[in-house]
Amino acid sequence: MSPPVRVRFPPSPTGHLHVGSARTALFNWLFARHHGGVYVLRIEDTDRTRSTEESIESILEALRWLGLAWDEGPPAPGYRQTERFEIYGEHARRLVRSGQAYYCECPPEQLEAERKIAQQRGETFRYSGRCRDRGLAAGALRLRIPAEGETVVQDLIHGPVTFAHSQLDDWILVRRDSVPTYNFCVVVDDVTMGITHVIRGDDHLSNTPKQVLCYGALGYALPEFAHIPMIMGPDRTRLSKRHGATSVQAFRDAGILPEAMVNYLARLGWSHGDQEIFTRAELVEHFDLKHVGASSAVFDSTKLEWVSQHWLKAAAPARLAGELIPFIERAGLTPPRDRAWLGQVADTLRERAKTLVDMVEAGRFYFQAPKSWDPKSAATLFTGPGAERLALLIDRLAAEPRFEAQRLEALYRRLADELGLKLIDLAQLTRLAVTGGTASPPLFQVLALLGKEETLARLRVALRAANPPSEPSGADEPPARPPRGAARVD
RNA sequence: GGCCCCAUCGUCUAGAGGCCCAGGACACGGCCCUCUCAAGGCUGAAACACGGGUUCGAAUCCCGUUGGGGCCA
Repeated sequence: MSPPVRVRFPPSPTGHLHVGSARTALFNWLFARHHGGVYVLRIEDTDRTRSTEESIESILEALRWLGLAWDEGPPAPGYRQTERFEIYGEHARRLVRSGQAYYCECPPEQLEAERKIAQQRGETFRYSGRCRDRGLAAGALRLRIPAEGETVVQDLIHGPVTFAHSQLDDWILVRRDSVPTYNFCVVVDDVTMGITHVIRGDDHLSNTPKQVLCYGALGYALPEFAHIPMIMGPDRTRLSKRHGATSVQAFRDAGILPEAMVNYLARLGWSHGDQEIFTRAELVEHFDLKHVGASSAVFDSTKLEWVSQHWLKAAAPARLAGELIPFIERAGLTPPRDRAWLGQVADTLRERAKTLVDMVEAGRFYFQAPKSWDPKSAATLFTGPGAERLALLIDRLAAEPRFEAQRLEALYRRLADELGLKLIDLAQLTRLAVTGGTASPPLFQVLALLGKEETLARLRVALRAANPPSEPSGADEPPARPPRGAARVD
């Protein structure tokens, strides 16, 4: 049987986790889980000037949030490149000893000049090989690459990709300052960590033949390669900050549920027939490299929002209540203590929200009495007849012993009948008074959740605005009242 | 500039020679439902980049062009 699958995700800690990287991590994780293999996290922090501890923490946090826990990796020792210099050194020495690598002391300026000339002549720059056989003992270490022939990368997504050796040069394994290069570290790490499948962005495809040659020089067997296409912005250029939010935490902060993010990312570049919605278990069950497309995909935040809403609608109310709390706080509101009540509130909100942020926005009135009413609607609804209806409503509602949606609806229908009105005439009037706007969750559910006391209080405030005691004035300035969310504890 | 990759509705994609005058989803339009807004249901418009081959037959295979992306600094 084939050896157990081992894959890795190797972020450079130079910022937040980018959605493109997140998707690469996800594909690796799914592949590992699907095959019952191991998913390794490795920190590629050789670039000491750009790598930071904060970035590492941020990336780990994003991965945890996505639920992409690693089987091996930090904080265990040996999973950061800066801890592995000795291993790179050993491998470099081995290559020197076997004659596969040699030192080069050509000055960078000269190399740069040669590069320019090659480019002017429309050729690929290839190191001249001046130091190849000089038997130097110091300088930059280069890998000896055969001048003739070609290297074929067998890619699981792209098939065989051929590179002529004439296009490759004796690339540098270790710089003159003895810092190993990216391509060298990757090879050594992947080999020593027993990686069986290298699943990464196809921006690395061009580097792969160099790496393949290095595996060969070291006498190691090759892993399988799968180069997944990159994620683009709407303008078809590589997705970056220019396109707006691209870090995983930005989406978390925007109120996207992790299962939605995972679902969306999985479908970006991978498919399983016509299925759009996947639970994590379904993803693990169906994921395969074979159905990862070869062409790049444009990140579509509109579709992400659709997926997001789907998972909002699928989440248990209690869970939603918990998720909502930090967003309520961030909106400057006071989260209610009553979680069950908040769960019911969330239940009325999720059908009309794409994100948790939307839910709070659409449901402000649950936590705070309206500070003003939509002026246009107030002008047409808070009129003389409006005031009469409001007064009637207040009387009837005050006499209602059980504030339940069904009973309230019946009450409203009865009153509308009596007055020869349509339900909507009473409903919109009430909605404006109670929520400040003309769009909200089903009115009777709203009233039931707000409770009798609060409902009546808001209606009375509206009544005063519609029927000013002395002279008529602006309708959209209710007197200040304490926010209801704070009042409604337990 | 050289090399490499990619190319189906606006977007994500199904499609591995006949099942496709191309299916699904998001977004968009219409209708229904309806206390508002949504959600939901039904429905409409919308694509095989272009040109050559191969084949009885091509979205599917080959070549070229064009376009986009990546690597090399």
